[in-house]
Amino acid sequence: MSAVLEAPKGKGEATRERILEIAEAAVLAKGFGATSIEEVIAEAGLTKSGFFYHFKDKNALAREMVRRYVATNDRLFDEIFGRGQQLSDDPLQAFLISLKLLAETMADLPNGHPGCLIASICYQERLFDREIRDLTAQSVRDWNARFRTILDGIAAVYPPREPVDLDDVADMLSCIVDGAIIMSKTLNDPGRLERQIMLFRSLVKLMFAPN
Amino acid sequence: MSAVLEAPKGKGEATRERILEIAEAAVLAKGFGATSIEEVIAEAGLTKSGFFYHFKDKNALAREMVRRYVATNDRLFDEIFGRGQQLSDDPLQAFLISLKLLAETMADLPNGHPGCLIASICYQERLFDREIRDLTAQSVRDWNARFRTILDGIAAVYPPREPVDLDDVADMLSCIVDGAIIMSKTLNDPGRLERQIMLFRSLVKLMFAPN
DNA sequence: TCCAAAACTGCACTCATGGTACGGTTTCTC
DNA sequence: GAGAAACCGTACCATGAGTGCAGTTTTGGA
Repeated sequence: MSAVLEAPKGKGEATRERILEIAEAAVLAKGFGATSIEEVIAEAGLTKSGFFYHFKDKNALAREMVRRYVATNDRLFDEIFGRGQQLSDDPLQAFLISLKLLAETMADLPNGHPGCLIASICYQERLFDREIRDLTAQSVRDWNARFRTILDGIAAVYPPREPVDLDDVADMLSCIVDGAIIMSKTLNDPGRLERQIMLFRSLVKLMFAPN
Repeated sequence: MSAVLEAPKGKGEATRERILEIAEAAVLAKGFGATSIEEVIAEAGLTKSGFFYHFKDKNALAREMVRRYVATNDRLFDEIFGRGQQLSDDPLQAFLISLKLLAETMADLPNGHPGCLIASICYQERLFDREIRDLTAQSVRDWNARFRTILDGIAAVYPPREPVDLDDVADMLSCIVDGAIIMSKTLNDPGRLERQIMLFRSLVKLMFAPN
C-alpha cells in the first residue's frame, strides 16, 4: 500500500500525496460532493492557497485521486496474481492460490476495506467530467480483461462443466468484491468481504475442477 | 413499480411522493451531499417553504427516501419470489424461475438500473444519522435472511455437492446485484446486470442440481 | 356553502463552502 | 545568493442549507 523506495521527489510531491490520501479517505466516507476542501486542508495542515497551488480545482483533485487509486490497485493485483503463478504451474491452482491471497489481504485490513473509489464515483457520476469517467471505465475493463485471461488459461486445461460465459465469470469477481465491500460497510462486518471472495473461490473450483 | 390503486390520499401526499421520486433520482446520479434542495424543488415546481413544510430538514428527506426504497424493493421481491413458488413446487426450480424473473425485470428497465440507494448511502455514511444507517443495515439483513430461507428449503431436498456456507451464498446474491449495478453504470452497459444474475443462477444449479 | 385545516408562497435573513484573484513570504536547490 | 518552487493571507463572489414568520390559496368535510 505505502510507497516505498520511490524516486526522491520534491517536497511538493509529498504534500500532493498527503492531500490525495486525506481526500481519498474523506471521499470514501462522505462522497466527493460532500467532501470540503476546507476540511482536507485543515487535516493536511496547509492553506487554501496551498491547495490550489497543487490542484487547479476540485476536479483536478478527483482526477489525480482516481489515477492514484487505479495505480495502487493495479500494483496489488500484479503482486497477488503474479505470486499465484509463481507458486503453481497449474493455472487453476495458481488462480485458487491468488484468490486465497486476495481474501487474506482484504481480511488483514485493520478497519475493514475503506471502500472502492470507482464505486463511490459511479454513484456520483454527474459530479465528474468525461475524463474521469473514462478513467474509471477503462480501469474496470482492464481488470475484467486480466481475470478473463487467467480464466482462458484455466479453461484450456480444465473444460468447464456447466456452459458458462468466461467473460461473465471474469466480471463476477469485480462484482462480488464491490458488492461485498458495500455489504461489509453497511452491516459494519468487515469479515463478509473475505468470505465472499472465498465463496467465489469455491465456485471456481466447482466450475473447473474435475470430480 | 408505480403505485396503483393506493388509498386516495391528500394532495400533500402526492407532492411528498413527487419530491421523493425526484430526490431519489438526483441522489443516485450525484450523491446525497451534492443534491441540492434547490434543484429538487425546481424540478418539483414548488418553493423552498413548500419543501420544508413536508420535510423538517434534508435528513428527514433521506429517511423517507430510504423507507420508500426499501418498501418498493420488498414488494418487488415478494412478487418475484412468490411467483417462483407459485410456478413450481420444487424449491430449486422455484428459485431458478425467480432468478430468471429477477434478471428479466432488471433487463426491462428502460435506461438500465438507476442504482441501489443503499449502496449510494453506504458510500456517504458520514452524512446520515444513526437511524438511517440502521434502516439500511436492517433491510440488507432482511433480504439476506429471505434468500437464506429459500436456500434452506433447497438444501433440504438437494444436498449441496461442495460444502458451501448457505449464509454466504445468500449474501452473494445481494453482493452480485449491487456489484453488477456498479459495473453496469461504470461501463455504461446495462446488460451486465442481467448477465450476472443469470450466471449466479447457473452457479446455483451447479451447487445443488444432481448430475 | 362555509370554515378550518392543509398546502403552500414570499421574503429576509445567517452561515458554510467552492472557487477566484493576487500580492507577499518562506524554503529549497543549484 | 539568485531564482524557482512551495507555500501564506486576505479579500471577494456565488451558491446552497436552513430558519422564521406572515400571508395566501386549496381542499375536504359538516
